[in-house]
Amino acid sequence: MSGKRDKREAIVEAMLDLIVERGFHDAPMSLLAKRSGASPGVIYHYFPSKDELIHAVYQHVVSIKHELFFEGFSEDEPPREALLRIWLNAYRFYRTRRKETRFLDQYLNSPYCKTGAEEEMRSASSESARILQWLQPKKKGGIVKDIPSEAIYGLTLGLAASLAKAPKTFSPVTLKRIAETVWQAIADE
Amino acid sequence: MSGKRDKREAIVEAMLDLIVERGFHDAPMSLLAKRSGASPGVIYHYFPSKDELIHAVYQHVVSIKHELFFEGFSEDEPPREALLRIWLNAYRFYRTRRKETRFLDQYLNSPYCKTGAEEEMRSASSESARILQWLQPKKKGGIVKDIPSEAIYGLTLGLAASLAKAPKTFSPVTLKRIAETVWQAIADE
DNA sequence: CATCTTAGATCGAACGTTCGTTCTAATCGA
DNA sequence: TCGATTAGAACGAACGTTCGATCTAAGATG
Repeated sequence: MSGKRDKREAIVEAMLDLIVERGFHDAPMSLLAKRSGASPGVIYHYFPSKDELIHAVYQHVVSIKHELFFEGFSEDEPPREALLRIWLNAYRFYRTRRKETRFLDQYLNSPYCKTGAEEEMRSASSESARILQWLQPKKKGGIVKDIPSEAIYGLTLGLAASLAKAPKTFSPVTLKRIAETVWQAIADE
Repeated sequence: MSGKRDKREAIVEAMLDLIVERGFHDAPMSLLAKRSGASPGVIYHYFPSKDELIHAVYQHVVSIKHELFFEGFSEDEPPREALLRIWLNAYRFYRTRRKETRFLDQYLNSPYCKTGAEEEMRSASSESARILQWLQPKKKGGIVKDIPSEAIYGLTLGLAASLAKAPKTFSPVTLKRIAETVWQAIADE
């Protein structure tokens, strides 16, 4: 019976579209009302303010990202295979979920995520934190090079992001080759 | 004495600050007038609209970036040294020019740079284009691995960017080590 | 040298519009 | 019928922009 959750989600989804299309500076509530099919009154029934709504959009996007990144992941997979899996998952996310990627790029670099962001930051970093936490013991164990965690992140997921933004589509073979180059770059011999 | 150019530049500089501090959605012309010491009228004397002003801020930032990236660069330096130099330059830019970096992150991911962007796009890509063009013959020559240009960009400058964003400061020794790891990752053995 | 001319720079009040948000009256489900 | 839900008109504030007046300084004219 198309309950209220649906309407809430429709609002979040419409706001996501709006921001991606027109940016934070040009995403008025009036247009959101039109696009989402919910009147201004209803929007303010679900969200106390525009800012809170935008934070909600962020939470929504982050949960999708987290889910897709760790699809099929298991703690006891060999390090190499686990990393290759996450890397390919990340590439797939950045490539297929363009709207979500674009929103994240805008949001994370805007002052929006600095204000009232505490709850968020925990979930924001949760997915990279989870990866890094998993990598930590591998460093001590000499499986992964002892370079800063940020470098590892940049070499792996950062690369996936910048590849996914390229106009070209890469064949599975090419991707596999790149993923292996990535592993070589961070693995300790 | 303190001619007109200064005022124009003061406006651009103040807008840069404003956007970095408060985002595109919360950088009103009224506040810009107060901060820059120029009245609304004068701002519109120098720039036809807010959008054009923002584009001007972008041009300003890009020219700084380009200059710093290629500081000390020479075409006939050996590939390895040239890449290390640019890599360290890039890291230094991202690390010390935080305002400019933050602005670029916001601007490039916003719809601002999609509208009326043609003139811009030429200079936007000019600095990465220059690097890639320089790398191209090295690939054919077997000096650099035959992987997509985007991958090379991600592995080098993308990494520099994500490292520079980390809270930590890295020692020159660490940086040198990372730069060499970068070279290993893209060099063909 | 004193005065006139003129084009650009500067100001800040004011404009019409649009924003985020609220309120009221109608509607719905029980 | 009664409380919850809704649509959309309405609100004050704030927005980007305009405008006519004023200022400044560098020739031009005599």
